[in-house]
Amino acid sequence: MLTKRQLLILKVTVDDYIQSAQPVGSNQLSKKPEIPFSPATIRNEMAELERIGFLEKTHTSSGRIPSQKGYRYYVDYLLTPRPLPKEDIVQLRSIFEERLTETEEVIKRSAMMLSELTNYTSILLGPDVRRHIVKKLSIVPLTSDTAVAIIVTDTGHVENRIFPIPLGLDPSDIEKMTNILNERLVGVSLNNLHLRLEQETLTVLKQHLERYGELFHTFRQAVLSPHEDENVYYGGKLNILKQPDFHDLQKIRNLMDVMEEAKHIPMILPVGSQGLHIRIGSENTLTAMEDCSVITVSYDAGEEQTGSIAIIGPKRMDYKRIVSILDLLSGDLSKELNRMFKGT
Amino acid sequence: MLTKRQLLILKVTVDDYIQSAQPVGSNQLSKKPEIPFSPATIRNEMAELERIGFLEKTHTSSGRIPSQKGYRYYVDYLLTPRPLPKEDIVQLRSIFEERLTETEEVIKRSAMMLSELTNYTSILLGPDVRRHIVKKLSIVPLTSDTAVAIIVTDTGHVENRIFPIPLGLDPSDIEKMTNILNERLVGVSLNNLHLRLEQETLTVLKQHLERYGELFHTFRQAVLSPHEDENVYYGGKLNILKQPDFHDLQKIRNLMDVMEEAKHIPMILPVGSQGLHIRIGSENTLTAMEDCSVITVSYDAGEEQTGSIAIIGPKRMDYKRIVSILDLLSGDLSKELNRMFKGT
DNA sequence: TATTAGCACTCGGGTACGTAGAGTGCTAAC
DNA sequence: GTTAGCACTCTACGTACCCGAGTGCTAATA
Repeated sequence: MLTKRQLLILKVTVDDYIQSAQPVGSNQLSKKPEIPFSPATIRNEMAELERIGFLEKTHTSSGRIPSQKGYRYYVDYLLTPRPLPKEDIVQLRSIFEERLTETEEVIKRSAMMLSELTNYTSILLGPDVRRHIVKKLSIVPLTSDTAVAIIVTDTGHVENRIFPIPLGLDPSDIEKMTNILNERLVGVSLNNLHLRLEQETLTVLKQHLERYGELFHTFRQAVLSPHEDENVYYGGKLNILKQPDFHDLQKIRNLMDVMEEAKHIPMILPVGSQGLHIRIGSENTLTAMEDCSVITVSYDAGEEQTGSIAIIGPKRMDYKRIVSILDLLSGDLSKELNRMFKGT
Repeated sequence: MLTKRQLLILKVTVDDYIQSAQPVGSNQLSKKPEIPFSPATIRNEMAELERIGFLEKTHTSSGRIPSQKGYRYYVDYLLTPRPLPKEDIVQLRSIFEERLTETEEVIKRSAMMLSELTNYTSILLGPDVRRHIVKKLSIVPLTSDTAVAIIVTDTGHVENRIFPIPLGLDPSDIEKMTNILNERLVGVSLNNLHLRLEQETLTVLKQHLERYGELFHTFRQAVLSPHEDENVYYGGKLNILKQPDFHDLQKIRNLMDVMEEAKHIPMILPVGSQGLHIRIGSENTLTAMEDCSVITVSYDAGEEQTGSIAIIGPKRMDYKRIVSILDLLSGDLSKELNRMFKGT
């Protein structure tokens, strides 16, 4: 479809615009060593590229900027993933040199490192807690009428919730209940906890505990209400403010709002999908993000769990670099997390 | 020092500027019903107030705005705390109607409510975790070489940390250690934990456990490294963007940066001090906040613990309203938290 | 004597205008 | 097929101008 020359001009135009944030003119382009054509030729080709819909003008006599379609073509066909500079690799891998013991810590550090390395905003989603498996349950009485329920999972994740207990309850009852719960629920995933709780566990409890009713009810409620957004980690939330593309305060507000709001996270980070994805401008579902591009990638968090990473930047994002960084990190992160769970 | 008329003019000028964000002129003021003087008189008085240093001009022929000193005087002597509108009180108190079981939840909700009610940014600091008292300790082995240490405090707060354990350790040793730790450390505040750990507890462990060394060492390290900023809660981080006073993106960046950075929190929220404090402009220690005012107040979180609340807004902040809101909330919050711990 | 009306002056913000520079499209020459 | 040349367009920027809201000062007034 496109001639070789058109491809070259498109590529160089996008590259230049990504780098400079200024509309690209024919004269400017003709001065580049990789472009051996005269400005006039370039103008002709640019006019054609505009007709096809890959380039746009900001006004009648301005240089060209890539259109959304242009970015899409660039990303799909013209992206030559240049290897990362060594110092970036070293810096990125420094995350794993601290030998952190907790998954959360590693993911948190990764989020920070990503934002630092890219100057964009990063969002990391940890592996789904609900698929973790119960390792131990305990109930610790706090006052005469409250206790805290603690669930430890196989990954070392600890969930805890305070719940009310009936007044005048015998401490031995709590112990009894704890024992029964442990017998019945260890090995069950958090996901299946409520099912199990209501089925067999309940009947067993009935047999052994007189006043199981109230205690069980409140315990169940406490354990099942999830703490949301617990495993979403951000890096460089303020990096948007660095981008010259964003100057409209209202838009910045909307964007930051959307990013922090937990309920929008699934729209930004498609939980199920594997591999690397790039969404450009209005390809994003959220209108607040129509001026952004989002690159997402999944990683393997051990135990058949996956997490995901998103980098959010302007459409004029350094795709080449970000893709390289995400490729590297997703691989390294998978390796590290698997190493951490190796002993399970 | 100041005549009655000067006081009136100063007060009305500040009030008007707080409300309109526009420099206040003599004509404008003379139209207000509470001001029975001619513009010329007002001009004379304003000139005097400027000479004293309470008012400023933005340029030679502009209206006046309050100087830092002017705000200070206003806050110290002219603030007539108008009672809050009923609907605000109702809204504020709705926090406590949900009967939340956890301190953290209540504080988190308060932060959100504050930002909503004030349109400024709120920061709430929970009571100092390190003064909580150990209620129970447990160690749950995860893999052959890692375990998770869990500390439950009297407030129902749960601290947990993963730490490596020596390979080939007997499970009974862990149990033994857990028992000893519980015997020796329950009732000790987190603050004093490291002291106790190193003194008597260590000697007891030595007696009962053969390979106590490695296990104890890593456990100690894990338990003592604090998870920072764990009890800082924000509300309305983005509200700064709503303020017409902030338009310089660079300043906004600096400000947001400073607010999020954990290490600056002590500078914003003076941890020790009691009661309500107002810091205006450069009275703040952080230069990034020289265009802000911060109102802080402490609250009583039960068990002789205190937390603090800060509202961060422009110098042109609605002091009257914020002071009323903080007064009310700090009282209510204290009551609620004390109620929650009543049974201890 | 304290207050006020009147007046000349100042400054920011908006609009109009002119110019320089970078860019375009088109045509004709190479 | 490519390019030089040219007329045209639009932005950015600087200057000029005016309007309105404000000030300070002086002189008149209650």
